[in-house]
Amino acid sequence: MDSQKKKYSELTDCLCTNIRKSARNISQKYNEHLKQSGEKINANQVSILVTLSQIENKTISELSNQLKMERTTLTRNLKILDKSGWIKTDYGSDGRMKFLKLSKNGKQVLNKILPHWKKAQSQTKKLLGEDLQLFQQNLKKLTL
Amino acid sequence: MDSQKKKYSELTDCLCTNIRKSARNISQKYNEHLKQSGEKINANQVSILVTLSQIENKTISELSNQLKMERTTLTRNLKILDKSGWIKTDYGSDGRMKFLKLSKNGKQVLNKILPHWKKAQSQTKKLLGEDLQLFQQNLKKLTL
DNA sequence: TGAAATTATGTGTATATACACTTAATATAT
DNA sequence: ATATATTAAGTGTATATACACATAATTTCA
Repeated sequence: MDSQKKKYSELTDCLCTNIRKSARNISQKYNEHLKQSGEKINANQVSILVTLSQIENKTISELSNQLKMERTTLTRNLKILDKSGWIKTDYGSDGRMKFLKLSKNGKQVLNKILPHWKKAQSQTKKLLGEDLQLFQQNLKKLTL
Repeated sequence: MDSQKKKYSELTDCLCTNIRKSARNISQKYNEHLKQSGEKINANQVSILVTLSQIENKTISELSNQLKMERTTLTRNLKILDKSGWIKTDYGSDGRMKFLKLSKNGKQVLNKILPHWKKAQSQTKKLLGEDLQLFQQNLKKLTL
């Protein structure tokens, strides 16, 4: 091994590199399954819709905290969901805030992709085997 | 719990969602550390340079396989690394192929960011504790 | 040898990501 | 009451991501 290679060998175990690599790979697999639904939707968009399905009338900032997604990133992602008619925006007394929820179409699209998502999920779970629960816990630790 | 919420509660354990969330969060942490180096470089760019430091004269397709990054994504990422002067491209007898390697500037920037990367890595390792090795193994399983 | 298949890479388009900065509304303090 | 601070959200710019399609070089095979 030459000195250059040795010098940076520690960086080949980079957690950031490895988690990004896995995220790319798993995202592609989920998207392939979602494509089978016939809906033009991807895994990231499903994540946002599912989060909205759990607690409605969230503000953008609240949703961004929950998703650990930069607020301005979320703003742009929401624009696309809105264009597709999957979310609805309401306004309250505080003129600065927007409250988000699933639209009827948003609920319908979640129903439609549900079986395809399940296939993707079970296929991915198989890769982890008995380590699944611990892996999920560790992922959670990395979001703090 | 209303039926809507219950219906999609299974999707809140989505591995794809969770791994993407962690990837966003960890990437931001690494980038904060890298910023301290004074170099305009991010974690993704470091990943590519490190991979090149390990085995030089890789083609784009080989590098894309190793990084589990779509080839056309890598092409665009490489363009930015080239603009920064961190990589060098050579050509062989087969006119279709390009061979990539670190430039002198690329090696210098890796040297400069190394201590900052180490801080980010050790901070992230702490979050995982004794689960580190198993977690890395599981990440690897998800890249197959 | 020359047409067809294969291989390596690039481009068009769309979405994802986030930092720096901006804007508008509300809250606070003097 | 009004100037200032804070809060919620949007915009400009740059990079990351990947699918569909295009291009150019090489290989294969009739």
